[in-house]
Amino acid sequence: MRSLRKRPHDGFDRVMWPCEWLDHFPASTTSLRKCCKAITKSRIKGKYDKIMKIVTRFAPSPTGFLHIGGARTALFNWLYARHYSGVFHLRIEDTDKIRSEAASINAILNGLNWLNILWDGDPIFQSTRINRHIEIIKSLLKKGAAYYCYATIEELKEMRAKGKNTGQFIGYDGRWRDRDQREAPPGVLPTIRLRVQREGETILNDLVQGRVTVMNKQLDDMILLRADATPTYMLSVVVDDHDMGVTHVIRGDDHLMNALRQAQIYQAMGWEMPQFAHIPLIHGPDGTKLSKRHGALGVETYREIGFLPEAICNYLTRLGWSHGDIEIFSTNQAVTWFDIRDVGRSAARFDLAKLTAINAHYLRRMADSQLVKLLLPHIKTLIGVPVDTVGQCRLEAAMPSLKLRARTISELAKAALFYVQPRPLSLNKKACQYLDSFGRATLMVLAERLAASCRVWEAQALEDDIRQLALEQNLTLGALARPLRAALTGAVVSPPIFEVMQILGREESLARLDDVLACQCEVLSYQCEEL
RNA sequence: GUCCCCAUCGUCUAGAGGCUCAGGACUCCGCUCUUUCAAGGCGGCAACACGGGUUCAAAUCCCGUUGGGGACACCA
Repeated sequence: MRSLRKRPHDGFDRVMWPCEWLDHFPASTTSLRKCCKAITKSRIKGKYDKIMKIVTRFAPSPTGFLHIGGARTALFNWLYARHYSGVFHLRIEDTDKIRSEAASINAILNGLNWLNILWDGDPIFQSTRINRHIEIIKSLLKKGAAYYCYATIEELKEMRAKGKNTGQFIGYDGRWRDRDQREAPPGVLPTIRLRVQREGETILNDLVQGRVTVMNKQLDDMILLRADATPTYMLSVVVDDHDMGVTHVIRGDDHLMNALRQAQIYQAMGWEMPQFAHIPLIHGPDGTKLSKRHGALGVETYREIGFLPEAICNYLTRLGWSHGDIEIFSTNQAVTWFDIRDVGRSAARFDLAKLTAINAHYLRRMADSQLVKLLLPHIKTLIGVPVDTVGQCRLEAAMPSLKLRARTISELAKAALFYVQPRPLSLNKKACQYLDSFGRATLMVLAERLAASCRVWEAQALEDDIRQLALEQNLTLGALARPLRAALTGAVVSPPIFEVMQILGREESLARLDDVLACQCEVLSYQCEEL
């Protein structure tokens, strides 16, 4: 349940709320809330287009892979921009050169590409904009909105410790706020801090979290320029968002407090603030912020495991956002339906089981030929050699059945392996158990019958034949199918065995039976131990 | 510790004061189909954190409590 009372209606209330919209309201006692719902998006959208172009951005710092939380933030920004025919930018926040890595940048770019979250224009590297950031800091200094601070690291540590002990103030105490620079200690390189307002409160009308208020005395004078003359994130992000014309900042809830602090920079510069939407974080199974500690993986790892990008996007979009009861939707549907107002306010736990279930759905819907393409690298890894043309044909023919039995590409690869493994097939332990002396005797009869059979090698005909044989031998079909499956697939679980025979073909099927029959019991059991 | 945010089945969620002794999805458990395993079909278990208000009527609005999370760097 979410309350609209505290939430701004959307990003545009300041532009056209409420007088223009009131014309659309029915002249009844129906509440304002219901009217908001009643106005169709298309009508609103027509107005948006005339009034303002939506600009969103995803701004990761390249300090690691693109994780699942980052991917969702990117996705929400992308969806929002696309929904309103706006612009979605990618900005790499690489101002901390020590922690930024080229490999991370690649991982982020590749991850977004794979998920088909495509940004407009070239990625913007924050590090290339340092001169502009410094220019703004100088201008703040000139306005008296910023000042030099000569406090040492040790002093700052002391302040924090004192704050915690007294349970009062936390952070910088403003000791250089009004002090004469001529008192500067020799040899200390200064930082530049923002002169944050002391009185009153700062209010943020967040599109997701609603109205958030904080007393200004809770905000200390944050550093804009480090002692090494590099700008901090807090400053850069504001300058870049402003210069890029970002209208909507959609980011993780962990930035909520930053928005309050950044508001002071916007104010000091006299810039209009963008709309903020702080989306709830994704939590691990234990309910805390998803992190490496939970074994959180980069999106490329999900790719390697065999998840489909459509499935990941579907799952991630549905995490914290909903459109009624609809669970499965296409990207186009998501773009049509997505709006920040439908994003929930509470954190969601990452549930691999549900992701896997959604992946299974997309896997089944995917074209067989396309699946084979995705499957080949996985199988190559398993058998060590590329799959030949015959193998590829078998895989494609088998795909309709195989894909019902797998939820990820790697599961699919394991299930499909027996189709392309070279003879003699290795058998797993359970399969060996079905090939005891009784099983082998049964198989012998079966092999003779199949070898002598003149009928076409086709699933239905084979099934008819073997059912007939079962009748003659006074056996159940299962009693024949079990050793047959063991010998042909090396396992006790497989797609329907007559279909398997058809796809393997007469020659290969009979050869696999011969392999087992030619093999001594001791060898079989030896094989089992190996497995 | 201080500040901020959050609260419906185990998980993701529907819910806009009366259509709801709360619906869907995942998970789990039955049954069915069946040559195995799946898939499919049918069914089941399972939630409005608590306490006060407001109202004819509260999961829904207000206040408080409790619980959970996040932020408190010369990181981003």
